[in-house]
Amino acid sequence: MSVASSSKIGSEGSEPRRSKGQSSRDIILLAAAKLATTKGLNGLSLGDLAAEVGMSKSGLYAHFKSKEELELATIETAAAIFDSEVLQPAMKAYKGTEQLKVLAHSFLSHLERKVFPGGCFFAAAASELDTRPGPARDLVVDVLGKWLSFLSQCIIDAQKLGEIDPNAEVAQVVFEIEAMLLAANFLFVMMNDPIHLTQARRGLENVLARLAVGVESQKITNPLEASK
Amino acid sequence: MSVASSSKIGSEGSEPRRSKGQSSRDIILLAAAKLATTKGLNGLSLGDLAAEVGMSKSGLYAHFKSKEELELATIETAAAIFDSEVLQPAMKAYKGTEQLKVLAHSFLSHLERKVFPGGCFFAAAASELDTRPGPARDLVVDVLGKWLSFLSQCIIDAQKLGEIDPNAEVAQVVFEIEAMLLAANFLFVMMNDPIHLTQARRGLENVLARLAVGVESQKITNPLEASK
DNA sequence: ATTATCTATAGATCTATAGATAATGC
DNA sequence: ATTATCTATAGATCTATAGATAATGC
Repeated sequence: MSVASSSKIGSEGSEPRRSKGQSSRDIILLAAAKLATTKGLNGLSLGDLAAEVGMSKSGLYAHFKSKEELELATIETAAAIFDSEVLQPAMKAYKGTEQLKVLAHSFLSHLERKVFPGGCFFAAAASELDTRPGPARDLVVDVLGKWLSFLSQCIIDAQKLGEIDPNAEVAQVVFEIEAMLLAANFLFVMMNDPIHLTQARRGLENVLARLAVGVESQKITNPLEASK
Repeated sequence: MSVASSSKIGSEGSEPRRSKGQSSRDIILLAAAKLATTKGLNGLSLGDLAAEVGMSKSGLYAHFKSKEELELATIETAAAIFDSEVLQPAMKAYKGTEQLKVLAHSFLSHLERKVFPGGCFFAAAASELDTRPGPARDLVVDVLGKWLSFLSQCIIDAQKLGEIDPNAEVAQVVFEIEAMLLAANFLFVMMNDPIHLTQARRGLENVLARLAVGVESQKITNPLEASK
């Protein structure tokens, strides 16, 4: 079950398949998801979007009843892209720290490849919507929650596998890993320097190294006891 | 020399002091800085702001020639607030890790006290402006750069004082500390749960603990040698 | 899907005026 | 006291553009 499992791009329940219409709708939503990371969900006007995809404004209304519906569909599309670009590669990986590293790598890779020109869609959307209640914010909170749960599960698996300290507080570890990835996004997008992606990878390594079995947080244990 | 040293609120060069006018301008800018963290710099309309401060739209134009001028003045005001709320407390502290901790504490405190209702003004502004070139973005990049330099200087001082590993890569440490503070802002504003402020404090402690003299990154040293 | 069109609202400008202050006259 | 002037603001209004709708074409 993926984070974005609820959003099938372009499918609208019981409507007949419009092969042309669907692809048109998808083209619009892909452009909308990308544009939203630079102009903001709010700053994205129908005129901008229409120009971007080479349609008239009213052409968009053939696909979306209102700006809000477009906004929600855009977030769902972004979730689907995030799912295929970032989450799916990690779903195939072996559980625990391995999965965590693959997840972090695919996240940083999707930044580097500029899948969204403005960096992580959900970091941008969360920043924009954090204090604006409504269905759009709810959707973003939902995706973010599932993302954090995934990170959490990786840590728990790593503990079960004996890869990291079983006494480590999971929420704290998740926070620190999320911090590295958020900072990578923030600084990489702002400064446009891939050094920050490297720093995030090293930061993640540092967090995991601290938790390596036998090295308890803030304590220096005897290396001889580290094997169990 | 403070980050916001260039912005004296309300002072306009050689003009005579308008005691009433100054306070009016300051009231507008304070409201603008706060509103911008929830509505966004772009989403902040003159009408909203006028309503917020109980003036007419045209009343605002007596103080600012254009939306852009208001926007720039708003960022400068936010820099001045950030300076007095976050940087100044740290300027008085003893250098090195002590100063770093005071700085982190005052930053997290300004989040907790909701000095800006939408969290850190500059995190929000950076997210919004990161891909929108112009004088507003330049101003934000400038403040961010000075902030990172300050963090950097704290690390360098801590190394000189023998508090942390002199071989640690300063930029990497700055990245990890900035990561904790950014994540605290992001998650605290989004989830409205102070647990994330606590997690950031612990995260910072964890980073510093790893760098404590005698405990080199990624190695397990003999505890007997850790004292020096 | 387009063209034409509607309504609401944004930024912006202009003119008028209230309240205060300064300069002047008696 | 009187007149002139200044400062800060409001109300009316302009233009541009946003979201949205209706009529129409392919």
